[in-house]
Amino acid sequence: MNKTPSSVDVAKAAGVSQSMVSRAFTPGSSINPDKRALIIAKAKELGYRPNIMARSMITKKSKIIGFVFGYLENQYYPLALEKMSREFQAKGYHSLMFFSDNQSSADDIVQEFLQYQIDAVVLASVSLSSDWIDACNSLSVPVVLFNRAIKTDDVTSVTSANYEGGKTVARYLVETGHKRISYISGFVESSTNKDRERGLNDGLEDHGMTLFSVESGNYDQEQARKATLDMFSSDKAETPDALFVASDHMAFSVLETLRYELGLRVPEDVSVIGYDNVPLGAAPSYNLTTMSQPVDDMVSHTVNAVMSRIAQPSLKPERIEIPSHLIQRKTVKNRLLS
Amino acid sequence: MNKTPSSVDVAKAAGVSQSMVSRAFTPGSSINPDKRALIIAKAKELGYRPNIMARSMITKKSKIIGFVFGYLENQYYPLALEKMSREFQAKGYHSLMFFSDNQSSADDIVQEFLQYQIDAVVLASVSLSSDWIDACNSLSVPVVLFNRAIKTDDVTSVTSANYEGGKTVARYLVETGHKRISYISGFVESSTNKDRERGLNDGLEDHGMTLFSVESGNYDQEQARKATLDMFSSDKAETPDALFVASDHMAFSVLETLRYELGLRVPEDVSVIGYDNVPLGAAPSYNLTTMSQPVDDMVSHTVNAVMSRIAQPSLKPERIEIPSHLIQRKTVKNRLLS
DNA sequence: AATACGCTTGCATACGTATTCAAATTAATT
DNA sequence: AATTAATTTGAATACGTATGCAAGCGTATT
Repeated sequence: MNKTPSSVDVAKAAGVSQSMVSRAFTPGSSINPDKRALIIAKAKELGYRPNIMARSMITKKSKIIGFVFGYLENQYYPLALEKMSREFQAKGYHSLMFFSDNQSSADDIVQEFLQYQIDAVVLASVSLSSDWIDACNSLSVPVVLFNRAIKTDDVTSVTSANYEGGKTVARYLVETGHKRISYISGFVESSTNKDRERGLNDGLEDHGMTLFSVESGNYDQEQARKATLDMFSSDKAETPDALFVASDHMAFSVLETLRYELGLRVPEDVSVIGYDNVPLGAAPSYNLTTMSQPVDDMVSHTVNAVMSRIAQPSLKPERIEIPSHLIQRKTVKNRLLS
Repeated sequence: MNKTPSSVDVAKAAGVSQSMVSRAFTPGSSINPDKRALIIAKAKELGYRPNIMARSMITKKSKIIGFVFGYLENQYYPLALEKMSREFQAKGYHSLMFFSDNQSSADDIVQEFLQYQIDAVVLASVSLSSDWIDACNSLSVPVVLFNRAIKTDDVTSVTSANYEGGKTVARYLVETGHKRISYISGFVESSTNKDRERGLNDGLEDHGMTLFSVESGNYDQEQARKATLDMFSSDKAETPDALFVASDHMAFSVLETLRYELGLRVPEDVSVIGYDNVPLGAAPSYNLTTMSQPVDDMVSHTVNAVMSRIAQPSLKPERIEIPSHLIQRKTVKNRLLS
């Protein structure tokens, strides 16, 4: 019989008590180094690894991080997921996936977490209502928002400096001589979107300008296409000379629509600027000017935040903002020259 | 005190034994329907959900599926991941992520699985050696290969009909008058790649032709770029008039390289055909002709395969092949016309 | 009416580990 | 050498659930 060995089997083989085996695998516990080595050796020989399930019953720690995503379409998210998972994996944690849909409530998903004794939750591409925060706070589990934030100060979040990002875009577009600047928004309720839009508006105001028009793309390519078509429909007397699109993902769709459906040239007829700096934006076919949201920084800060509040749950929530900067490529034209 | 309630608490509240509570949550167990309803009601009232960890100690089932990925860069994989996870989620299972790297061996990762009492393993974008199969077979855990296969018949795999796909490509390119057909391969060791290449070769042979040249892109965009540059380097007397690229992901890079680095027109100067039919291929900027690998079919067959061998572990492994078909878009030119 | 049977229920136990507490050993101090 | 302090060790218990077993009860069968 080839049953998976337990700590009792190892104990028997090493001639010690089960307690010793447990201690051998618990860093920093009181045990003779020689014995520990012996036990580890015997364990390896038998192919023993501590059973996380049994362990979690005692410690109430599962070494599992719950990830909630709404979608993985926008390349930014799978890349972030991979990086985060790898970092957690290196620390002995693993990621359990939860995908949200419009059927099941936040509460339902949070209930599912409970069953798995998740050590922490990372909320990523989910359109979160206050339900989420309530549900998570009622849990005693640390929650970190990735690329999302909420007005109230009672949960930790990691975002880029979206407000400043919006302002940067405004200044850049104004300084390159654009007069009719429009915004294709993300999910209107999301903090990320709101902050970018507010930054854009404030930035324009600084230069005595105002937004030409806004439409929602809802972080979706098809809706972004519709928004674009609408902004340039034939019944419009004037059309934008610059489009700020709330994500690269939508910006690609906008570019395609402008070029191949509306027959407009980018950047000659319209400038386009995105947000995220996804790898695809660097492809010559797009060459998208955009605001970077450094994935590596975002991820490492998220991981740190999670780890530190697993270690110390009473830590007060903080709002972490990663600086965002302009990536100049070829979809914005300086209209002051020539 | 707001401790999470246990079955004992619910039992107390409902005036029954803990066993009854357990049975109330165990479908098909012997219990009076009225009592069950009462218990469920009380449980809901207290906010009780069975603790999966404790349950798995008895049942040896964790309701967790282990996913192994090597990368998520190729959009095909995050999309497949999302769909699979959602389907498993609907069945009460959840996905635990494992990312492979070149440091840690297959054995190490398999050992990590063991700790979590995973119910099944899905291997996806991992470049698998026979180590993997050995390691997994030594486990008593069902393994299903997604978009991968191995020569030996001792593990279940779900792939598209790669061999026929390769043949279809050959026939199509020949029938559209191409004379110098080259192949930019994926990871040369992978079954997927081998089958496509073999199909391509056999298909060409059927028409009395032979492959013009081959280079490895290793499923990586940068290596695909290098391969392309090499195939069209100035010291070549003749260059290909058609390129079959083993994945859309690489094909995008190949298109960019041909157009913007080599100044060639696609499809006028060179035809390009990919594999996967990733959403991005439909974007007008690429309009990539490709072989579809229907994600939905692949995913649902994978999920079914997993579920059926969780239910019946003795089931003999099977090799599932999903038909693949040609998606004609704009990167292949019929050279017999005009 | 008496036996058999099927359906419900509670008791007790097992799963594999961490941890408290006291016992036992070793090292340090006088 | 004797006492104290420090370090190791093992026995026992708890975590939250599922399940085999026997007991209870009501209904159907003869």
